[in-house]
Amino acid sequence: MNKKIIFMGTPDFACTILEHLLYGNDNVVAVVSQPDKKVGRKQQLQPTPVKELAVNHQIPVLQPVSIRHDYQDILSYHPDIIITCAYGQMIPKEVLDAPVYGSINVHASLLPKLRGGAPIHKAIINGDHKSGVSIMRMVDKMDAGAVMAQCEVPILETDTTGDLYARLKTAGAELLMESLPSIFDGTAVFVEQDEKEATFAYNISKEEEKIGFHRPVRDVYNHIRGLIPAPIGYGVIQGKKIKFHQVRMISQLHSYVPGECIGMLEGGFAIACKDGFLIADKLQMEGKSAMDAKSFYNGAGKQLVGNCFM
RNA sequence: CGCGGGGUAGAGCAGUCUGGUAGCUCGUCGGGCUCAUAACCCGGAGGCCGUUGGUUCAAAUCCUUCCCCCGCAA
Repeated sequence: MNKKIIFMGTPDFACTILEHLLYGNDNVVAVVSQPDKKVGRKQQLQPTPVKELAVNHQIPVLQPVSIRHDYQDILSYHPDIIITCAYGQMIPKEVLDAPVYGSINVHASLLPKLRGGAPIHKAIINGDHKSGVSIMRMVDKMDAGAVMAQCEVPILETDTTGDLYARLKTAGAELLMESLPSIFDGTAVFVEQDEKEATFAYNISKEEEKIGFHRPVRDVYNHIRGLIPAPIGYGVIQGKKIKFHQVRMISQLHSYVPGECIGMLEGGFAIACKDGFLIADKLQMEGKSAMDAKSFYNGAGKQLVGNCFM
C-alpha cells in the first residue's frame, strides 16, 4: 500500500494506532495533533504523545488551535485517506470529504453505544461487561458515521479504565490494520448506525470525579475503578479530599451508616456503602503522596474511623 | 511571582504556635505465651528532625537561603 495517510490523534491511545500504521510501512505523510499544553504546577509546555511519536519518526506535525478555521495546511498534503483516533476537535466537513477514500475514525466503544470522548471510562462506570472498538466513517456529527468494522472486548470485574484502555488500544490498532485493505480495494461495507440505540459518553466532569458512598457498593466500586488511573475519584471527609487509586469491594449486609469509615478490613481501608464495603488498597490525602492502606491507617486513617464521607 | 499543604527511624504520623531528655502506630530483630497465628506480652536495633546561614546558654521548634514532594486552579 502506498496511499498517502494523514493521521490525527492526541493521547497515548492514538499512539498505538499510529505505531501500527508506521510499522505497516504505510505512507503517513503528516500527523495532526492538539497544540502543546501547559501542564502541571510549573506550567511547562508539553507535547502530546502523538506529536512526540511523530517527531521521532520525522513526520511533519500540524497543531492547529482550531481546525475548523485552520485546515488549509492539512489539505495541501492531498491525503488519500484521513485516519483519526481521539484527536479532540470536531473536524470540518471540508477536511473530512477531501481524501479519495474519505476519513475514518477508530472509536473505543461498540457504536452506536457510548459515543463521545470518554467511552472507556463510561463503560467501566456503567458496569458494562463488554466493550470494544469500532471503525467508522467520520461525519459532521460526533461518532455518528457508518461503521465498517467492530471488535468486541470483554470487561472483567476487576478492570480499571487503564486495564481496559490497554486492551482496547491494541484491539483498535489491529482492527484498523485488518480493515484498511478492504477500504482501499472498495470491498469494505459501511453500515449506518441505529440512531435509536445511541448512547453517549461525554468527557468526565469535575462533579463526576467525586465519589458518593450512599449507593450500592457495586456502583461505588464501578465508579472508582472507572476513574483509575485518571482522573482518579475522590471522597470528602472532614473537609479534606481523599483520592482512591486502588480499590476492591465486599458485598455484605451490615448496619453501618453509608460513608462511614470502618477501619482495616481484609488488608484494606474499609468504607461502608449500601449492601457492602468499599475496600481501598491505595489512597491519597490531599497534600500527600499516594500510599498503601496500611500506611494510611497508621497515620491519618485511624482517626477517621467512625467518621463519614459526605 | 496563581492559591495552598508537606519534608521528623524502613513506612505513616504527633511534637513546632508557647525553644529545654526524640514520641506514637506499623514494620524489623530477639525473647515469651500458644495446638497455632498476621493475635497477645516483654525487650532491642534503627534519627545530622530536607538544606544553608542566623538569633540564643540552649533550636525539630524562632528568623533566613535553597532543594524536593503533593493538593487546587489552569
